[in-house]
Amino acid sequence: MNQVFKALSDPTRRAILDLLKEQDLNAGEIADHFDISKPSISHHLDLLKRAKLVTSFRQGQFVIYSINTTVVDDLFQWIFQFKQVVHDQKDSSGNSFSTDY
Amino acid sequence: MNQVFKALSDPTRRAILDLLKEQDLNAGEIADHFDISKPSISHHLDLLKRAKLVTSFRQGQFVIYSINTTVVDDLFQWIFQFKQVVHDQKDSSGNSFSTDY
DNA sequence: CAAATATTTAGATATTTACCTAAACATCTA
DNA sequence: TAGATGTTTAGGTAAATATCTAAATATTTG
Repeated sequence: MNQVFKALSDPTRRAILDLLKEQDLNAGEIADHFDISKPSISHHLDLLKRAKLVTSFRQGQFVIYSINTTVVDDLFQWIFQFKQVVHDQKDSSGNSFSTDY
Repeated sequence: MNQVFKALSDPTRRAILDLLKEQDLNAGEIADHFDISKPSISHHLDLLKRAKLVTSFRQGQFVIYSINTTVVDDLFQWIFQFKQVVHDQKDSSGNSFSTDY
Protein backbone atom coordinates (compact mmCIF):
# COMPACT_ATOMS: atom_id res chain seq x y z
CA MET A 1 0.00 0.00 0.00
CA ASN A 2 2.97 2.31 0.53
CA GLN A 3 3.83 2.30 -3.15
CA VAL A 4 0.23 3.12 -3.96
CA PHE A 5 0.26 6.23 -1.82
CA LYS A 6 3.68 7.22 -3.12
CA ALA A 7 2.36 6.88 -6.64
CA LEU A 8 -0.69 8.98 -5.84
CA SER A 9 1.35 11.73 -4.21
CA ASP A 10 2.34 13.27 -7.53
CA PRO A 11 -0.15 15.46 -9.45
CA THR A 12 1.09 14.31 -12.84
CA ARG A 13 0.50 10.69 -11.92
CA ARG A 14 -2.98 11.45 -10.61
CA ALA A 15 -3.71 13.25 -13.87
CA ILE A 16 -2.54 10.18 -15.78
CA LEU A 17 -4.94 8.06 -13.76
CA ASP A 18 -7.72 10.54 -14.49
CA LEU A 19 -7.07 10.04 -18.19
CA LEU A 20 -6.93 6.27 -17.90
CA LYS A 21 -10.08 6.00 -15.87
CA GLU A 22 -11.94 7.21 -18.97
CA GLN A 23 -10.22 4.95 -21.46
CA ASP A 24 -7.10 2.93 -22.10
CA LEU A 25 -4.34 4.88 -23.83
CA ASN A 26 -0.90 4.20 -25.20
CA ALA A 27 2.21 5.85 -23.79
CA GLY A 28 2.42 8.48 -26.54
CA GLU A 29 -1.20 9.50 -26.17
CA ILE A 30 -0.66 9.91 -22.45
CA ALA A 31 2.47 11.98 -22.96
CA ASP A 32 0.61 14.25 -25.41
CA HIS A 33 -1.57 15.47 -22.57
CA PHE A 34 1.39 16.88 -20.70
CA ASP A 35 4.07 19.47 -21.16
CA ILE A 36 6.67 17.02 -19.93
CA SER A 37 9.15 14.92 -21.90
CA LYS A 38 8.21 11.40 -22.93
CA PRO A 39 10.95 9.81 -20.84
CA SER A 40 9.58 11.54 -17.76
CA ILE A 41 6.08 10.30 -18.49
CA SER A 42 7.51 6.85 -19.06
CA HIS A 43 9.07 7.06 -15.64
CA HIS A 44 5.75 8.05 -14.07
CA LEU A 45 4.06 5.16 -15.83
CA ASP A 46 6.70 2.84 -14.47
CA LEU A 47 5.96 3.99 -10.92
CA LEU A 48 2.23 3.54 -11.47
CA LYS A 49 2.94 0.05 -12.76
CA ARG A 50 5.15 -0.84 -9.81
CA ALA A 51 2.33 0.29 -7.52
CA LYS A 52 0.07 -1.94 -9.62
CA LEU A 53 -2.29 0.96 -10.16
CA VAL A 54 -2.01 0.37 -13.91
CA THR A 55 -1.22 -2.54 -16.16
CA SER A 56 0.26 -2.44 -19.62
CA PHE A 57 0.73 -4.62 -22.63
CA ARG A 58 2.39 -4.14 -25.94
CA GLN A 59 0.24 -3.96 -29.04
CA GLY A 60 2.68 -3.81 -31.94
CA GLN A 61 4.69 -0.60 -31.63
CA PHE A 62 2.42 0.71 -28.93
CA VAL A 63 2.30 0.02 -25.23
CA ILE A 64 -1.21 0.35 -23.94
CA TYR A 65 -1.90 1.32 -20.36
CA SER A 66 -5.02 0.67 -18.41
CA ILE A 67 -6.15 1.09 -14.82
CA ASN A 68 -5.97 -1.88 -12.52
CA THR A 69 -9.32 -1.95 -10.79
CA THR A 70 -8.11 -4.37 -8.12
CA VAL A 71 -5.73 -1.92 -6.51
CA VAL A 72 -8.22 0.91 -6.85
CA ASP A 73 -10.64 -1.27 -4.92
CA ASP A 74 -7.98 -2.03 -2.30
CA LEU A 75 -7.34 1.67 -1.87
CA PHE A 76 -11.03 2.29 -1.52
CA GLN A 77 -11.21 -0.38 1.17
CA TRP A 78 -8.31 1.22 3.02
CA ILE A 79 -9.97 4.61 3.16
CA PHE A 80 -13.38 3.20 3.84
CA GLN A 81 -12.15 1.29 6.86
CA PHE A 82 -10.13 4.24 8.06
CA LYS A 83 -13.13 6.51 7.82
CA GLN A 84 -15.31 4.01 9.65
CA VAL A 85 -12.94 3.78 12.60
CA VAL A 86 -12.54 7.52 12.79
CA HIS A 87 -16.26 8.11 12.82
CA ASP A 88 -16.98 5.36 15.32
CA GLN A 89 -14.41 6.80 17.64
CA LYS A 90 -15.59 10.38 17.28
CA ASP A 91 -19.22 9.38 17.78
CA SER A 92 -18.72 7.30 20.91
CA SER A 93 -16.29 9.20 23.12
CA GLY A 94 -17.61 12.69 22.52
CA ASN A 95 -14.23 14.36 22.61
CA SER A 96 -14.58 16.48 19.51
CA PHE A 97 -14.92 19.74 21.37
CA SER A 98 -13.72 20.34 24.90
CA THR A 99 -13.44 17.34 27.16
CA ASP A 100 -11.66 16.18 30.26
CA TYR A 101 -8.03 16.33 29.27
CA MET B 1 -6.15 17.56 -2.31
CA ASN B 2 -2.51 17.48 -3.39
CA GLN B 3 -1.30 18.21 0.12
CA VAL B 4 -3.48 15.41 1.41
CA PHE B 5 -1.89 12.85 -0.88
CA LYS B 6 1.57 14.20 -0.15
CA ALA B 7 0.86 13.85 3.55
CA LEU B 8 -0.36 10.28 3.08
CA SER B 9 2.65 9.28 1.01
CA ASP B 10 4.86 8.82 4.07
CA PRO B 11 4.54 5.67 6.20
CA THR B 12 5.33 7.48 9.44
CA ARG B 13 2.52 9.94 8.83
CA ARG B 14 0.07 7.19 8.00
CA ALA B 15 1.09 5.44 11.21
CA ILE B 16 0.43 8.67 13.10
CA LEU B 17 -3.03 8.82 11.57
CA ASP B 18 -3.60 5.20 12.55
CA LEU B 19 -2.84 6.14 16.15
CA LEU B 20 -5.05 9.21 16.06
CA LYS B 21 -7.99 7.43 14.53
CA GLU B 22 -8.25 5.46 17.79
CA GLN B 23 -7.88 8.41 20.13
CA ASP B 24 -6.57 11.92 20.43
CA LEU B 25 -2.97 12.14 21.63
CA ASN B 26 -0.48 14.83 22.54
CA ALA B 27 2.74 15.33 20.58
CA GLY B 28 4.92 13.50 23.10
CA GLU B 29 2.63 10.47 23.22
CA ILE B 30 2.72 10.30 19.45
CA ALA B 31 6.52 10.58 19.38
CA ASP B 32 6.80 7.77 21.93
CA HIS B 33 5.42 5.35 19.37
CA PHE B 34 8.30 5.93 16.99
CA ASP B 35 12.03 5.52 16.90
CA ILE B 36 12.38 9.01 15.48
CA SER B 37 13.33 12.25 17.20
CA LYS B 38 10.62 14.52 18.55
CA PRO B 39 11.51 17.35 16.18
CA SER B 40 11.00 15.02 13.23
CA ILE B 41 7.63 13.92 14.54
CA SER B 42 6.75 17.55 15.10
CA HIS B 43 7.56 18.19 11.47
CA HIS B 44 5.34 15.32 10.34
CA LEU B 45 2.54 16.65 12.50
CA ASP B 46 2.97 20.03 10.90
CA LEU B 47 2.58 18.52 7.44
CA LEU B 48 -0.53 16.64 8.52
CA LYS B 49 -1.90 19.89 9.90
CA ARG B 50 -1.16 21.81 6.70
CA ALA B 51 -3.00 19.10 4.80
CA LYS B 52 -5.81 19.60 7.31
CA LEU B 53 -5.81 15.88 8.06
CA VAL B 54 -5.40 16.70 11.72
CA THR B 55 -6.20 19.59 14.01
CA SER B 56 -4.44 20.54 17.21
CA PHE B 57 -4.95 22.68 20.24
CA ARG B 58 -2.87 23.45 23.24
CA GLN B 59 -3.97 22.16 26.61
CA GLY B 60 -1.53 23.61 29.12
CA GLN B 61 1.92 22.32 28.34
CA PHE B 62 0.58 19.78 25.91
CA VAL B 63 -0.50 20.07 22.31
CA ILE B 64 -3.25 17.62 21.53
CA TYR B 65 -3.74 16.30 18.05
CA SER B 66 -6.88 14.84 16.60
CA ILE B 67 -8.05 13.66 13.19
CA ASN B 68 -10.07 16.02 11.06
CA THR B 69 -13.01 13.97 9.85
CA THR B 70 -13.92 16.51 7.17
CA VAL B 71 -10.82 15.92 5.09
CA VAL B 72 -10.99 12.17 5.64
CA ASP B 73 -14.50 12.35 4.21
CA ASP B 74 -13.26 14.45 1.27
CA LEU B 75 -10.60 11.88 0.55
CA PHE B 76 -13.16 9.13 0.72
CA GLN B 77 -15.32 11.01 -1.77
CA TRP B 78 -12.37 11.41 -4.12
CA ILE B 79 -11.62 7.69 -4.18
CA PHE B 80 -15.25 6.70 -4.28
CA GLN B 81 -15.90 8.83 -7.34
CA PHE B 82 -12.72 7.63 -8.97
CA LYS B 83 -13.65 4.01 -8.39
CA GLN B 84 -17.13 4.60 -9.75
CA VAL B 85 -15.87 6.04 -13.02
CA VAL B 86 -13.31 3.30 -13.44
CA HIS B 87 -15.87 0.59 -12.94
CA ASP B 88 -18.49 2.22 -15.16
CA GLN B 89 -15.94 2.50 -17.92
CA LYS B 90 -14.64 -1.04 -17.56
CA ASP B 91 -18.16 -2.45 -17.47
CA SER B 92 -19.47 -0.67 -20.54
CA SER B 93 -16.74 -0.79 -23.21
CA GLY B 94 -15.50 -4.30 -22.62
CA ASN B 95 -11.89 -3.55 -23.38
CA SER B 96 -10.34 -5.29 -20.43
CA PHE B 97 -8.92 -8.15 -22.43
CA SER B 98 -8.16 -8.01 -26.11
CA THR B 99 -10.15 -5.63 -28.25
CA ASP B 100 -9.87 -3.73 -31.47
CA TYR B 101 -6.86 -1.52 -30.90
C1' DC C 1 11.15 33.88 39.39
C1' DA C 2 13.91 29.60 38.45
C1' DA C 3 13.81 24.98 37.18
C1' DA C 4 11.44 21.34 34.89
C1' DT C 5 8.69 19.63 31.17
C1' DA C 6 6.59 19.81 26.43
C1' DT C 7 6.91 21.32 21.88
C1' DT C 8 8.60 23.82 17.94
C1' DT C 9 12.05 26.27 15.12
C1' DA C 10 16.71 26.59 12.96
C1' DG C 11 20.32 24.91 10.56
C1' DA C 12 22.75 21.10 8.53
C1' DT C 13 23.08 16.73 5.84
C1' DA C 14 21.94 12.52 3.19
C1' DT C 15 18.53 10.58 0.34
C1' DT C 16 14.88 10.68 -2.88
C1' DT C 17 12.48 12.57 -6.62
C1' DA C 18 11.16 14.86 -10.94
C1' DC C 19 12.92 16.44 -14.71
C1' DC C 20 15.93 16.84 -18.88
C1' DT C 21 18.79 15.15 -23.14
C1' DA C 22 20.99 11.48 -25.50
C1' DA C 23 21.12 6.87 -26.58
C1' DA C 24 19.25 2.26 -26.87
C1' DC C 25 15.64 -0.93 -27.92
C1' DA C 26 11.29 -2.67 -30.30
C1' DT C 27 8.29 -2.82 -34.05
C1' DC C 28 6.38 -1.72 -38.42
C1' DT C 29 6.59 -0.76 -43.37
C1' DA C 30 8.55 0.42 -47.84
C1' DT D 1 16.94 -4.78 -44.42
C1' DA D 2 16.69 0.55 -43.79
C1' DG D 3 14.34 4.05 -42.15
C1' DA D 4 10.55 5.75 -39.49
C1' DT D 5 7.92 5.68 -35.31
C1' DG D 6 7.04 4.55 -30.41
C1' DT D 7 8.93 3.60 -25.92
C1' DT D 8 12.31 2.85 -22.35
C1' DT D 9 16.94 3.13 -20.23
C1' DA D 10 21.09 5.80 -18.77
C1' DG D 11 23.20 9.47 -16.85
C1' DG D 12 23.06 13.89 -14.84
C1' DT D 13 21.07 17.99 -12.12
C1' DA D 14 18.19 20.84 -9.14
C1' DA D 15 14.70 20.74 -5.79
C1' DA D 16 12.20 18.46 -2.19
C1' DT D 17 12.15 15.53 1.82
C1' DA D 18 13.29 13.04 6.11
C1' DT D 19 16.22 13.06 9.49
C1' DC D 20 19.36 14.76 13.17
C1' DT D 21 21.23 18.01 17.07
C1' DA D 22 21.06 22.37 19.31
C1' DA D 23 18.54 26.18 20.57
C1' DA D 24 14.28 28.77 21.30
C1' DT D 25 9.55 29.15 23.04
C1' DA D 26 5.53 28.02 26.06
C1' DT D 27 3.71 26.47 30.31
C1' DT D 28 3.57 24.68 34.91
C1' DT D 29 5.20 24.27 39.58
C1' DG D 30 8.34 24.68 43.62
